[in-house]
Amino acid sequence: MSRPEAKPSEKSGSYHHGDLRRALINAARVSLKEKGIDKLSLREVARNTGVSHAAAYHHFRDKTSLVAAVAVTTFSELESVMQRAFDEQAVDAVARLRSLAHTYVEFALEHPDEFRLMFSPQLRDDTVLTEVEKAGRATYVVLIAALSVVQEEGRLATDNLERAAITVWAQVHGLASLMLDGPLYRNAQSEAGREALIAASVEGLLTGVLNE
Amino acid sequence: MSRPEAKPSEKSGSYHHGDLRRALINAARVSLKEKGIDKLSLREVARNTGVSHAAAYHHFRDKTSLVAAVAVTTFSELESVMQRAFDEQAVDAVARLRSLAHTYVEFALEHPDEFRLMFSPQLRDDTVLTEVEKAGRATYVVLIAALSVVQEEGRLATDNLERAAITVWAQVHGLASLMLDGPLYRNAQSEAGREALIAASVEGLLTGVLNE
DNA sequence: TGTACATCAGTGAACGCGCGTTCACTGATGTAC
DNA sequence: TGTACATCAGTGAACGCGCGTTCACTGATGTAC
Repeated sequence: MSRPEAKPSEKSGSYHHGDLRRALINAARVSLKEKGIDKLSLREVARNTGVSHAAAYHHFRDKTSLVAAVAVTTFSELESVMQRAFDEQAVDAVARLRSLAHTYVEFALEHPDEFRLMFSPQLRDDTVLTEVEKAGRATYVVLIAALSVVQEEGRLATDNLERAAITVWAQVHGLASLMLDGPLYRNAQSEAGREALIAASVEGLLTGVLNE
Repeated sequence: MSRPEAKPSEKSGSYHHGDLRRALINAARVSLKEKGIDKLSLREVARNTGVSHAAAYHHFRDKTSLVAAVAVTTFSELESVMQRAFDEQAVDAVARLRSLAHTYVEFALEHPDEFRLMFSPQLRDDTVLTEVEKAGRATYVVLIAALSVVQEEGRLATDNLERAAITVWAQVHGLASLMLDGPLYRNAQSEAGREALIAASVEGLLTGVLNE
């Protein structure tokens, strides 16, 4: 019944929680992993945090607002994972871009329901749209940065950076979606299958479909 | 209260419905348009068909099975729309491929919640996975056909048809997703914005990100 | 052609469920003097 | 340092809701003879 997860940050044993907001977001992410996005409920999240569900309303206007906070958190994590992939891969700009693309898809496969949540239609609601967009844009910036290095090295096929960025994002996002919830689902069940799909898709993206 | 939608196909005024299965699928699609995928309920679908909700269980094992039937129907519609786009556009193989890509994205934008449903995680359930996969594969075949014509004309950048197909599908699917539920949402609010995004993405796809 | 009967496709009531949200409340905390 | 008090962050009960699913049933339909 009582979970030990109510970690009272500074003052131990305190009545007040310390950082319930963050704790709820974390519990929501755990719940996503365990039950999936369809089963995500504010009540269960509160339950797993060891707190009454009414308490959540001191930190979030409503359920959508909690979901938005989870999305923002996850976007920011994706951003830093991508930034790290970009920084660590130092061979050349193209290798860095490739690494970024792989990282995006792998992130989605490792956190399927968090990924689904980040792109859930309910986040297009006016009350949260702005903050979620901001988080998405920060992730986009990493991609743009990687592409402009490619451009500086004169390897970009177009001078339209925006266009290249859209193409890359659509490609990795589409591949991840098709592997998680689409016709590539079965092919993505084995590690080898996943690798092959990602490699094929990324090479196809970089090379293009047509010749000359 | 009582809707006139219970159309008794052959025998008018008959007690039995005639084709309740099809009527339920259609009602589900209307409901998707009106309320969105989050609000889709078997009870409401039955209500809008003018039938008790228990009646639906004579045609579908459970709600997932109804959802799967909707997905299959919509896949088949997408397939025929794509086939038509391919047939009508006769300039050359590349123009046909381009037309196919545009059609996919436009279909998604015109039927957002049906599109979301076709790729809903709940369809990965064992009881329906096989039939949904089959429907998806039929759509895939149209794409493969278009690509092999491009290949015959010697315009394909790779001899790996599979790879090209995955790249194309991932691209159009990803773009549609980002426009419906992702960071391209705002850019996709105007007709001009939509056109620009689709054109950019498709050109980027055909050309590739890197030069030479 | 008429009749008996099995089967089929509906009905309506009920079960049990968990959800999001609100409310009046209370105990803990921090602060002004 | 001690005390009064406002504010804050919890609690627990309640509201109302619609959902998926099951059940015993009944009227309609099609078929064998």
